[in-house]
Amino acid sequence: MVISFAENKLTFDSPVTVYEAAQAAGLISRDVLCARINGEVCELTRTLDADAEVELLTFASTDGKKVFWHTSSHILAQAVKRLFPETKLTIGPAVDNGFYYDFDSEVSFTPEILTKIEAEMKKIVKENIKLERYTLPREEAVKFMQEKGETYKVALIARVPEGDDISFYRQGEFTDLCAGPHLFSTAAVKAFKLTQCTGAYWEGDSKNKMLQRVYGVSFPTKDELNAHLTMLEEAKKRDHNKLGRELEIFTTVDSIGQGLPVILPKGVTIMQTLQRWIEDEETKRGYLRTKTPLMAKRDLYRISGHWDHYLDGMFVLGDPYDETKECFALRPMTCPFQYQVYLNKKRSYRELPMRLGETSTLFRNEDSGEMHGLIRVRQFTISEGHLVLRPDQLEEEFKGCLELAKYCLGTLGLLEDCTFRFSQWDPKNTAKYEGTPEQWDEAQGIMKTILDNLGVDYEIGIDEAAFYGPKLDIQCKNVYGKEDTIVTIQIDMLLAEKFGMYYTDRDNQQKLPYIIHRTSMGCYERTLALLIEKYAGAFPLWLAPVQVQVLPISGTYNDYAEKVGKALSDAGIRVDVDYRNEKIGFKIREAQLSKVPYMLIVGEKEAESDEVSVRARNGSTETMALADFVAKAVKENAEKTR
RNA sequence: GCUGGUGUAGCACAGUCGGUAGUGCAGCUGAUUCGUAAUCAGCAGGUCGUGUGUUCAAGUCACAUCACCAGCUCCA
Repeated sequence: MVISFAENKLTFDSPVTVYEAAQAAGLISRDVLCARINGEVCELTRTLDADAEVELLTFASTDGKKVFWHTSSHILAQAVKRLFPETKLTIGPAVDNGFYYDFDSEVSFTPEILTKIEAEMKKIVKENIKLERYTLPREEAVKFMQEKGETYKVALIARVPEGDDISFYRQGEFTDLCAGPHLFSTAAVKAFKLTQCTGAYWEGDSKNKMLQRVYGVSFPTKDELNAHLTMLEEAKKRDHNKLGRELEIFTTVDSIGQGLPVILPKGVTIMQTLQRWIEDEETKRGYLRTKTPLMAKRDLYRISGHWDHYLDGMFVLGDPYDETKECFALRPMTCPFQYQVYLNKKRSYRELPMRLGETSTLFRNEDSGEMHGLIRVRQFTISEGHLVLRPDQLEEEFKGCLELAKYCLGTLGLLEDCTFRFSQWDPKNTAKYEGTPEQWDEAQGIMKTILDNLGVDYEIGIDEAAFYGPKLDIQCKNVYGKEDTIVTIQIDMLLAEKFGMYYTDRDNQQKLPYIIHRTSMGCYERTLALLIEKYAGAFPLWLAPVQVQVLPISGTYNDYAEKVGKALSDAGIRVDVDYRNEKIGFKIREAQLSKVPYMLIVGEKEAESDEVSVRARNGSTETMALADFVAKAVKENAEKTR
């Protein structure tokens, strides 16, 4: 048989392990963790008995990292079992930035206990324990885990499909049910840290018991671990929840309540800039603007279905269960309000597509643990829109929505951090969804065709759809790597019928339109949060709350500074003049910390020659004529330069 | 909502074995009028998240509660 390591091909007469083959090829080094054989990732101890394409994987590869972290999670579990034998094991996978293991234990894993677990893990690494894979027939596997009292593992075995191997990994006295693959030995995990212990529900279901999830991260070397931990510290500095407060963009007040941030003047400047820009852009693209009430009687939400699906999440004014009295609720979405604009009169096919846009404030009574800075709040404002369409217009209009969203996120600089998710229904979750399987197949089929035609690179999210239809969600990662939806485009095949939104077609028949629900730049609060993190508060000029700060060297030059300020503000630039009687170094320091894009230092020289000394955020300086700087700032502002 | 952690001045933090609260920055007042990241001096600011308990005595110990943070669950 022939074993190929890229162009390096070796012939063997009898079966060999990957390790032996690689060694024969002179490719084994300390860095090699596992291998990909004909596309499948597996351990170095795997025996090869036929021709194979082999790629050796190191920590540099994603799959190599996953294997490394997966074995790290087994080391964690082994340490926990040594220290707390009563603990029951559940699952312990590798994730994007490390690994975790979920335990069911009476002992609460406090930070002190995590330190003890780390010490035990260190021992296990030192012991250089080999990992051995073996399989058992189903009955024996169940019996084995039952005898160990690992009830969760017994449940997991039941989930392995018939015909698949039920594999185990043994490392010393510790054995875990696991599909693998794994490292050759525990010795490779030289540097690791248990980062936190939190709760997590068994099977991810909040009705189930809450387990203890220990998170960790590990690396082949101490230096890499330290670099990673430093990187996390740096990320913390960009956290919008901290930076946004320091930069006076927003604040929160206990007596106002959770999830109700107060947006400070600098934050409002940014939001207003975003809003004016996107409203104008939508108008250019044929949107009609609407303004609809912030609340409605429960009757409206009953028609749409939101009353049944989301009553708990609504702020209700009055007793929702008293049918003898009027009952209102603050709006959690815009759809049924904006539909009334369409329903205002009888519509012809000629009027479609009708594109409606609204800067819409919504209210959702999120559970107390859900709020986070500006990312998840109870009152927020969204660049909302609904398009009412004939079936033949669906693809073109969907494309238009996607183009607008991409233009918007691209201009903001966020698109490069975004991924696309095609959010589909889960036919098993009947409580959540309305409509027939046929309707869902149709809507999802259409959406798939559109996305494929547009060449959108998407992941599929099962059970992520809205109750009325599938969505394309544009997901953006925050500074900690946690993902949130920033923009959504949804195809709705149900609500038009509920609201009786017909149009008269060319053939004089009353027909139901499709509706697209969409945002262009999402929710202003969330987008602002992501912008703060993206730019670490150093916003592009067009978004900066203060675009130019004028710093007179001393009070003697305040008059000239005022003239400079007026020239800029007349040109539409947001400018602030620092008239305080402070040393210039102090003023520069403060301006620098506020991350203003440009400082203009003006003193005797500049006043005499009508010039400004321009200090950019990066510290570079340049003297130029005042008029030239005004032109430069105006240009940069208009072009939304990043 | 669940699990864990954290709450001391506007912000960042110190406060030992339980003995009635401190530093820096910010703020205010005065002096300084200055050339590219911090001028000097003085003043003021706190029911130590809140409540109950233990104690001669609680920022410190116990219990409860609230808020914040992380994760889970949820997100029309």
